[in-house]
Amino acid sequence: MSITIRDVAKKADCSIKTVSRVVNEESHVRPELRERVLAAIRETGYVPNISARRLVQKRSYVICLLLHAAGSFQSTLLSKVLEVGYEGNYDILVQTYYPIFSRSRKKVSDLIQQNRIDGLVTTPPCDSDPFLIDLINRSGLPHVHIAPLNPTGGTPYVSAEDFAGAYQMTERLIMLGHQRIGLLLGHRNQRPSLDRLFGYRAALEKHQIPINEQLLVDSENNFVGGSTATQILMNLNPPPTALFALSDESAAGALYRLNELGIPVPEKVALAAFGDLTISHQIWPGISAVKYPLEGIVEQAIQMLIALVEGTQPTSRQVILPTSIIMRGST
Amino acid sequence: MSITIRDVAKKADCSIKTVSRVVNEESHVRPELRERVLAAIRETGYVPNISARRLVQKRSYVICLLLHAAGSFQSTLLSKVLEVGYEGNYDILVQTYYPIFSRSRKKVSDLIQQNRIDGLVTTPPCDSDPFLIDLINRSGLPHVHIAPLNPTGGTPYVSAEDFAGAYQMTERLIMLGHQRIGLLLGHRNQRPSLDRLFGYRAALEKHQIPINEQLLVDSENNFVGGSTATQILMNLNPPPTALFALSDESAAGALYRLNELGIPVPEKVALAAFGDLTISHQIWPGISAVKYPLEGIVEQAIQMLIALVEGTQPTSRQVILPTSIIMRGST
DNA sequence: AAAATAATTGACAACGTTGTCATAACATGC
DNA sequence: GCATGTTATGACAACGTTGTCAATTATTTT
Repeated sequence: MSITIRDVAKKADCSIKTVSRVVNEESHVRPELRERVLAAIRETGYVPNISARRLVQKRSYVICLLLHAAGSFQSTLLSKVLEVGYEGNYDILVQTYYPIFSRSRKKVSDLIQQNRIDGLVTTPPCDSDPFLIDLINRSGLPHVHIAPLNPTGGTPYVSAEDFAGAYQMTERLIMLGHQRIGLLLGHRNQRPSLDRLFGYRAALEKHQIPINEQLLVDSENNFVGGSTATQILMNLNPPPTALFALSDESAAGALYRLNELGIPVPEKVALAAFGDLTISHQIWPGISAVKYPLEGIVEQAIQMLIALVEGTQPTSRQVILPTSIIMRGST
Repeated sequence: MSITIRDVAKKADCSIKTVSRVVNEESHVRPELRERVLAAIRETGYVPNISARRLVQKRSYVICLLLHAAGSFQSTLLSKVLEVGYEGNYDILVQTYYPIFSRSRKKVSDLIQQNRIDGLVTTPPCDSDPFLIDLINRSGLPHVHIAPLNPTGGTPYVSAEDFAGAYQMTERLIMLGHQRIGLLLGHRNQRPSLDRLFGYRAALEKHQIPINEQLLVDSENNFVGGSTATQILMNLNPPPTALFALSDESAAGALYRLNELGIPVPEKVALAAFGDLTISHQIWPGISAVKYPLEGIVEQAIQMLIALVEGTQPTSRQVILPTSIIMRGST
């Protein structure tokens, strides 16, 4: 039924191997014959069968992306993964991974053992699951972390300048006259949150502002966490004059709670965020943010992974991209 | 290097075909021999090579999801697709599809021709690209539309009660005393927008409120479109007392513009939306919305697709799910 | 002009499964 | 005990590609 390499060979009056050479752009084919083969391919509409190629080459041309949750971060990430993977001629298989479920671990294990994927990208918080990491490491499958919470071990990763970003934003807030800056920080045992906290501290120290531990509130990096932490911070006496949320979602939660409390932004309290996903500029007032270079991170990560898969030496195994500051109405 | 069916056969002292039968749970194997084979499989750690199986069976156990953009709608959708696909033992291959680019058409065409996928799900607005639809139809590949903009032809689809949802929300607004309700409608040539418009008209007619064409503004179903349309509507004299945005994103845009104009919501203008994705309840005030049953839609669609792939008769080829109304602070 | 080298081409095996068919072993009915 | 039917098993081809290696032809060198 379907058109195979044999049909093309017959039409072009040559061997199947020659057709294979033309298709794979190998050398050692006379231009004239090459043209004849290309014409035959056009006429027949031949497309190589990937399953056969995979079988003989023991490669799948598939990259697996492990995601934990569904959100703005993930969807931006995915869309960039698809774009870069596409350029490199890889299909993208998306798989959810919930560290608690042994089912998802089994699934990933099968994917690896059956040679169904050539490489694997993990996104936060998957990189913090030791079982998963161990599984991947033992398999020897190429893999790369995107923005790991826990960049330990030798796994290559791409991340951002958390320290510098937080430092710069904090300094901006100080320049605007703020001395009491509340920090909605994530988990202190996660590297990015910790680095951002250090950046915040460093900026305060530089400007000789004493650090008030009351202004540092641990919170979940999501809408509810941000909302709760804001309540705690605004109950202080005196309350902070600025809030710095270490994630987008918590910034959105903060703004919501401030609105509920009837506290005008930025008149009474300024608000800044680390992240800059869609929601930051789709709510009023726009939230000043440390722009997280997610698309750049993904691009580098996928290219790094493809390099690993194809055996070419990647230029480096740890890449840290710079952040930038975008000021909007909330400060 | 890797363990094949031959290794297992040697260990269990039988033919490879027998091992194949055991692996695929076919009948005609003596219990005693079956046990021996199972033991051999355990000992060797054998896992069937999927590429070989795919080659010979011309099946991939992969479902392709075509997405156009990255957003809240898409990420909710994806995460449900992964969940349901997972239950059915299918891998999910995600592919972006931009109707304008012939590249993406080529990519989809390759996926189909190379037997890399068993079935295909399209999401809006991919279903409106006649080239794509024609391509899929000619290939005979099982496929299903999710919430199509253009449900023509015989393609099975799953969608929601657009008419009823808009009718109910409009009626609610009328009950709240609104007579001048501005409508931010999408494209009039798209079925869901049109049905929602009809629902809106029907509710007004029912309550004997004359329809004012000035209050119907065509707009893109996104943030900017909503913002622009709101400006036009609020310039009317007198302006509407309520706005009904036919998508989430345009509602967010509307709220942003109202904030910019200093018009308080809901005091001066009420705002309602059709959709209810994340942003609706993460902005202040929460936006009253017609809840779009996206997860249910996806679930039905994937199950329908799997039924088509596996040849079992799907229960029905067109499914329409009911909507519900959630009132929040914006009305 | 002969020899050496390089480029071009094809025959055939291999990849690891499943499907087809033939055969062997066993059970059943008379 | 024989014919018949059923169950169990295996030999071998097929799937459509790429890799290996040998054979042929063109090009360069001596």
